[in-house]
Amino acid sequence: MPELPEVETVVRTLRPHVEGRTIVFAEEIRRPCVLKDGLPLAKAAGARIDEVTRRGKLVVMHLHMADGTSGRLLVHLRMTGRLTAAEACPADRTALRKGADKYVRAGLGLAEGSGQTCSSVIWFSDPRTFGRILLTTPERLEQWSFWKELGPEPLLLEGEALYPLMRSRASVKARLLDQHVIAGIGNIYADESLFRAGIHPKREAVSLSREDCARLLKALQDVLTLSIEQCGSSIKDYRDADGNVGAFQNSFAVYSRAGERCVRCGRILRKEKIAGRTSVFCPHCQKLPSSSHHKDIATK
DNA sequence: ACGCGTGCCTGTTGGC
DNA sequence: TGCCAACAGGCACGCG
Repeated sequence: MPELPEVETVVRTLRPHVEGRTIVFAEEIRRPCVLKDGLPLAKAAGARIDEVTRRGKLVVMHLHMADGTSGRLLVHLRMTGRLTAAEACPADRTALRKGADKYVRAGLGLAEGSGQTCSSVIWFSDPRTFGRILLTTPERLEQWSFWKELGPEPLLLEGEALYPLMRSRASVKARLLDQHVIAGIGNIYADESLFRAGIHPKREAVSLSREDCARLLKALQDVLTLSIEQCGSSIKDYRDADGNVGAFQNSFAVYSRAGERCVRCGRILRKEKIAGRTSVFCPHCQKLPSSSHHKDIATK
């Protein structure tokens, strides 16, 4: 399930395949995945891809449209989406689709420079069909609610920046997963960062001290940075644009390790549904403040 | 306004 | 061995 480190890896591996190239065709293939609030995907034909960036879990292609205006092509991979580059001649469709799979839902044919001859393809495939593509203008993009309401990039936050974002009665886990609060965090990096910070996922976000928030931000940034260095986590579906797996799944301390031993204290890791998601944590290293502790504070 | 529960979607897994 | 419910989870949406 692509989260920030996986999307960052996709963007990095996609760049050499797309930047400076021109889109010669763009089409949906199996079932609709293009958001209706934008333009039909075919309108991307003739555009040059100047740059590929990431915002939260979104892949953002910066386009120089055929008519000279700017365009944006956004891809959200959601659960099982993949962007796969195939450096091959489009005449050989079998070879082209080899890099993708039977779940292909969209394709971008690319030409070198401003050429007309398709020499490579980017396939968007997605078995679970949750992934979405949006073709729009920079102006319309700023109006798109999901985009404009995205929280800050966690790797750009500093010091105590997390503290004001945690003034909520929701659980800290729900807060980390909320894309309006911080962009790009999913279940894996929420659980991993909470373990590293020694914070129980169910803890009320507003109960976190400034020190707790500083420690959590540090843990979150560490885990994201380490994962990016390892090219992300491949549980099952995730691959980069070249079809390669990541390696950070080998470094999980808690995610998918329920019933196994805590790497820190050796006790058994517990699984619980928190904020509607499976959460794994160490009941010893990540304690909830006890009610008696609250009482102590209140009577002081 | 905010927090929470549910549905979407399909391949995989585990229990009987 | 086969069947089927449960599960995976990001996000939109509706409810209280």
